[in-house]
Amino acid sequence: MPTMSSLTIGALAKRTGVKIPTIRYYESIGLLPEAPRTGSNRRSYDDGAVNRLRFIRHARELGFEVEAIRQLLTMADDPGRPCREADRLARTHLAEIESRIARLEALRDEVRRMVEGCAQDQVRSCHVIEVLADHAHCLHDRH
Amino acid sequence: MPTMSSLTIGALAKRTGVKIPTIRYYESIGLLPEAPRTGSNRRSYDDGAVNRLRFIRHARELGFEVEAIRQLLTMADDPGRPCREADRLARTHLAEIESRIARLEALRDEVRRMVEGCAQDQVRSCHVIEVLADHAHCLHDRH
DNA sequence: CTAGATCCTCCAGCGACTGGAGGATCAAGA
DNA sequence: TCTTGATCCTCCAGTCGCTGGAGGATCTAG
Repeated sequence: MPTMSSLTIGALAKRTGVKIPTIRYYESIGLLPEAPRTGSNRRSYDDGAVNRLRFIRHARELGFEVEAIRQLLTMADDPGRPCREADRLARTHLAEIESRIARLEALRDEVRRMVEGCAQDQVRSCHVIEVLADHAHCLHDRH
Repeated sequence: MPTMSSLTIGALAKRTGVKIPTIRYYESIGLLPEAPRTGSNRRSYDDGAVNRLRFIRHARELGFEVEAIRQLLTMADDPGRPCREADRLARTHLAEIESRIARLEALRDEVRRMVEGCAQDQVRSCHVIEVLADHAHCLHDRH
């Protein structure tokens, strides 16, 4: 039962998997509130900070940008409000992910074609170089 | 027949779709050779530069990092050498792309689940916020 | 001749960290 | 009690691949 525990920044880092400089960075940009200090000026954290940092980390891992996370945190801090905003944010993000996947798949096909065409012989006849040198070899126009 | 044309940096930018500061940046990091200058100190380019810059742009769009492009350019400049290196580079890159796609797909599923679970009601019961706050809601451990 | 477009260099900033220098403080063992 | 090593602090600079602005020179068209 970790209830009235007070953590150093190092302990917080270990618990959340977020590096120490990154925690300080989050504080500096206002994603984390300024941590209260001990007599010797060291930051001390409670379980609330652990949760907040985990939230941030998780959202970052899911690819949300810091600005989006800032908004999500504001919403999470105010549980009575309608969550349409959170939903919209997540949907926008989903669309972005889907478009990234599509572009990467086009890319993959291109590079695959490149690799498969290479006779492993000499640069003179290397499909990789050829494709890079001339966009006309590409199946896609998107890039 | 564009043969003995000499281009300003602006014209080169238009032809290749690469912005002027970016061209200068590529020169500064040695991806492009130092352009010869006119009497009034302006860079002037020939068709070789157009091709080289297109090569770079294309490779960047395919997601190659600048260091990889540097190597590819060295290879492209020396067509007699075996192309095993180019092939290896492209294969490494392919593997990276495939792993990125896989990770993004896991992500997409997660965010989709998040969005679909949202009752559009209040933050209190918002699946989006909930999922972000607690990784245990996730299907994947990878993140 | 003049106005506006284009060029030059230098420098600072983006996002999201990451790491090092140089110094203070803590916790544990001898 | 002393000392050693771990941990903390702040500040600053660097990463990557650009991007854009300031301030000034030069070109081109009318």
